[in-house]
Amino acid sequence: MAGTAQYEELVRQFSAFGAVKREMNRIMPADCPSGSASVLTLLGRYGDLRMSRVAELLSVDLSVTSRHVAHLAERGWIERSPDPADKRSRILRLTPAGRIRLDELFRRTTRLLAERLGDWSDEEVGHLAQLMARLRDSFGECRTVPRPAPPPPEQTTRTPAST
Amino acid sequence: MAGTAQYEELVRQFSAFGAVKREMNRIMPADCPSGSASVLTLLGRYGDLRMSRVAELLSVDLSVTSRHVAHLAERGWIERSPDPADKRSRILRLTPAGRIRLDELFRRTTRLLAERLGDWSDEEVGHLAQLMARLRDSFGECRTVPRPAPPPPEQTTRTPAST
DNA sequence: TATTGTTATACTCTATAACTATA
DNA sequence: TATAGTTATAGAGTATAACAATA
Repeated sequence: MAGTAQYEELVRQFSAFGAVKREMNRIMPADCPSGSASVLTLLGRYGDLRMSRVAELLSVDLSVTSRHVAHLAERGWIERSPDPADKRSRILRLTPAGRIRLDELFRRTTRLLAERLGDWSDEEVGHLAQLMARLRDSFGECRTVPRPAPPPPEQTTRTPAST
Repeated sequence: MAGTAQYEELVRQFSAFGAVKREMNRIMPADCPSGSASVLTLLGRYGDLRMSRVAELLSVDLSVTSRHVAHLAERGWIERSPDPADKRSRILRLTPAGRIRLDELFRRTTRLLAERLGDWSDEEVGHLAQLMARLRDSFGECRTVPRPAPPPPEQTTRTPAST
């Protein structure tokens, strides 16, 4: 249990993080802003997903997901197929063009991080990622959905649709 | 120097951080959204500041700062006095009402963090704050200076003046 | 001519609410 | 009645560009 002075410092760092995020956004191509990119990333990692699952993983409203997904589908980067098990649902899947796009985005972000974090040790990067993951868990528990349902850390390139 | 797999994981965590930020924003009072609050926080920490200095510390454009500052000044939380040394500048200062407001905001954020991070150790909180501070430094170094794209070294003729 | 700050405009992300179609 | 998804609307944050005043 930490003291208020530490919390204050943490809040300051949270606020300062905005600058990092903006710089990440700036390197995104105009036709694939960060919101859409995050959906693409999720599909690349977890395989086929339903809209509602994407919204849950991103911790955003379903309406937000819907917009980003429509954006991606218009450009042919993802495909929305009806779910045979539930006709209300739609299954999202990366297309080959989407995977190419995703790889390209990945190269951009990796290059930027390599530039900026060139003097960070492997351990430091891992530690930051780990603490931020825990932070998200600590915040997510009460907000997202009753079940965080941690996805298996498998190879995820071709995970078959759950269900 | 970390590998691309670690960078990929870090990018994912950066994206997930949005959920934390949104929850922090949600607890802000309607008349003092996060953008304005960050200006207030800066003044509480550093004392009197010039507009341009605030913009620099927040890593946002001066026009953005101008809007947030106007918002705060309208509500009597800060005061803009002319800088006697440079009549173009304005010095920002927290008013007593502004300090009260700031304390109240501080209580809100502290309470939220105490709820969410109740099971974090003092050391973990400190470590996260430290790593995020370093992250900001790593990103900030190349950005604070407002010319990412160096203009042509020549300046004898003014090409863009066409109309 | 360069810098400080203001304002107008536009774009992205987000949530809420109303709506359709399924369950 | 409840859930999955779409769409319209509104609010916040930000950047760019044009502008005013001063250095």
